[in-house]
Amino acid sequence: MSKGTETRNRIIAKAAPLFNRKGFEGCSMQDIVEAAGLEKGSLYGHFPTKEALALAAFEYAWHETCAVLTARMDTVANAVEKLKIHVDNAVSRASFPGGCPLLNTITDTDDGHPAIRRMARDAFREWRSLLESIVKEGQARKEIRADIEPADVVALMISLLEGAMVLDRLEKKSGFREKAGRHVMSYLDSIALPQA
Amino acid sequence: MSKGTETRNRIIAKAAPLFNRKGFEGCSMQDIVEAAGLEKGSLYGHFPTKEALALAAFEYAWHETCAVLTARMDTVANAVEKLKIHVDNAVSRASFPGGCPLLNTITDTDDGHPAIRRMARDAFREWRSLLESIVKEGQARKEIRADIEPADVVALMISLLEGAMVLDRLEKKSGFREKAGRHVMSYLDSIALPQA
Amino acid sequence: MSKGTETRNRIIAKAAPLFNRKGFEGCSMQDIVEAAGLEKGSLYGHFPTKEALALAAFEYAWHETCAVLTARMDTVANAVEKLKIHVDNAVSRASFPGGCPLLNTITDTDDGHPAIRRMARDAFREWRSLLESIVKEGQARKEIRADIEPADVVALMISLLEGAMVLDRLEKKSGFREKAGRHVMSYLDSIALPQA
Amino acid sequence: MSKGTETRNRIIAKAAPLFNRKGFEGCSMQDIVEAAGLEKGSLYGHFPTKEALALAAFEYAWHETCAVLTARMDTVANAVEKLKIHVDNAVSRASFPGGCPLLNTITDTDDGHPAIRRMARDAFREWRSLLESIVKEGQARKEIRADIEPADVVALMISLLEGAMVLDRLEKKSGFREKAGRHVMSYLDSIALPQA
DNA sequence: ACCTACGGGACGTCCCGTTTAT
DNA sequence: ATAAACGGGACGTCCCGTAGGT
Repeated sequence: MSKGTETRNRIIAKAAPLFNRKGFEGCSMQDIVEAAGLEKGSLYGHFPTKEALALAAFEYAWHETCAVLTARMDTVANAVEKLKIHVDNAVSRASFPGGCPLLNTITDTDDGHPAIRRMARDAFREWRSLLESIVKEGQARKEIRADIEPADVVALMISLLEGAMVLDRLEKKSGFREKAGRHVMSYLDSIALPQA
Repeated sequence: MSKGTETRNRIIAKAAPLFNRKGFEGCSMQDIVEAAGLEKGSLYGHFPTKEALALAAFEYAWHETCAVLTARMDTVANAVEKLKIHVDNAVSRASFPGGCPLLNTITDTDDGHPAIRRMARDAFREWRSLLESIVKEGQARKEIRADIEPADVVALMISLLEGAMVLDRLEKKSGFREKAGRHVMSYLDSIALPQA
Repeated sequence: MSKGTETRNRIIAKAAPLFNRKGFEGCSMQDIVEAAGLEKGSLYGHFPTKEALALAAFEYAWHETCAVLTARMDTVANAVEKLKIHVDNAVSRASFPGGCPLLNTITDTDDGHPAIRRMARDAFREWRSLLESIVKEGQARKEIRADIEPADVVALMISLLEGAMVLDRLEKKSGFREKAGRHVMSYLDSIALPQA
Repeated sequence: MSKGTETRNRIIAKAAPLFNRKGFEGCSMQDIVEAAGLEKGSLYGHFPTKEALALAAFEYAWHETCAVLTARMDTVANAVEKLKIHVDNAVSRASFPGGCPLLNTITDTDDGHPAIRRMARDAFREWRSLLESIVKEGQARKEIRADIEPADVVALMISLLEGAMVLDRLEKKSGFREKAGRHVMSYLDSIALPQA
């Protein structure tokens, strides 16, 4: 890997948590160069603008988060089991500094920065598609009740998990994430079909 | 109401949506001055600092939101009915510009601005207390199953509704709020005791 | 005088020698704010751009220089005497830091900055007009030979004095200015008519 | 001539007019690179620093100018004739892009860049020496009046010509150079001794 | 009480001269 | 010999907050 790419990656890796914690406006280029250990002018060669850097940072943060969320899912075949692992990852393992990059980016770019917002929306759609396809596969394989609307399952999972993750940051010991996890787990049980 | 108080209220009413939409850093005093139709100097006659204004703005925004959320709840006696009205308010009526002030403030002040954060946390606690006391009353009056942990009910309601409200802003037609509402409603039915 | 005007004047007075010495490109806004004892942002209210400041600075520098060049000229009536005082001022008294602002500005803005260049050209024309009118008055009053072309007198005076002033900066002891002064003096004598 | 030397010469030939027109600070390495048709890295293979390039550029520009100024001077033997040819060259033939490199460099390096300034001063001294030796030879050969101070003749010539050249750039049609030339010519006549 | 004007400071973008890798 | 990378700094702009002025 070339030196420039290395530096670029370092910048992104250092910038992503900052953007995620402080938001686009709340995070200055100065903060980033200090975190990355280089000087202001050096950024220009790698990212022409702050928005370009924020885009790359979100991409990185979401990629990292997705890796955690989807980990170990392919170790099981059953759709419900897959989803449970996903939930467990979200509840117990996901911990990008500053909270869920997707949710943070949505609230941060509510006004302005359409390019970043678009990227967040795409990430969101991918996430939904992934879960939906698992649900559908499960239905095809008689693991999940056929009368269930896949979109409803996905909506519950994502909404509840995201909401709990945000609120958990306000009160560290409230245990919202665990509660959300338990609720989803029992919901998944309620839509599962008994396997032979 | 004196002229000064009137002006002060106008400032707050104009500032609150701005702060809610753009965040603390993303919203300049200039923006507020323009929205409120006065000049910079006057603003500082009413609020000594930007943070003081943001505090008042959040207080206002949350007060407005609470009014919507709790509307019509005292028209019924049954606890489950009360909660259902609450959910319906959240799903169909709550619409402060920029989304839920509580969630926005949490994510916005994740880093820095502890005073605002504290106020958000207090608001959050009040909300939880309100709902918890309704659940407990319901249990006392045999309207809700006694084996249910009140905190779990509240956690589900708030987490799911907040999560859905955020995601709804990304995809206008996804209907996350409605889905979340339906889920909570059926959950409430599942914990309700049949009434004589 | 208002506080703002005072500050503005201080900025100009400090900026003019810097621009004159280091040229437009060689002089940074940072240099100026340091010299003027204020901060970067404060300049914005007084001068929207570096060029605007440079314009004001040249105007000031040239005004100061003109005051020196024309001093004591009205103490005598005879045109030749007037011109001799002018030459003496240029040789012995003119000393704006960095040399003649007119010549410096001409060479500095040879490429680009047409607004500044225009101002320099106007200053130059005024200077020529002043001297020409003195020569013409002298001819009208029979103090200067009628066969002399006024423009030639002015051209000699200005060219020689400016040239000498530049070269004097290279070699401090070369005495170019004094030599130039002596030459012009004797030339003026040669075109003077004997007075009754 | 080797390929490297050829490139080096091309760089100098392209850089010299740029430096002369825009000054040291006003002229970027990027400008030079573009004019010379090569890449930035290559430039630094030939010149270790911008100042080194500027030195070479001045040397070139002055060499070119001197060649024009001294042209045809050896076609006559008489000192006054020699000087007149010199003046004619300065008035009618000298035209390095951006004006006289000597004067431009003096004003440009008034503050900073002592190495370049030293080179300009040396060039200036050479010029003076050349003219002074011609005057002295003329006096030795009874072509020029013995009571004339050679330094005075040189000072007049150089000061007047340089001054006129600068001012000519402000007003193209003012004809300062021609006027200066005529004045010097008649001055030279006035110090010439009649030849047998 | 309102508002213009000023203060200090930071920020984003961009460019520059130079060096290091290739 | 090319090109990317780097440190540094410049310019212009905005911002928050304070005074002076009406």
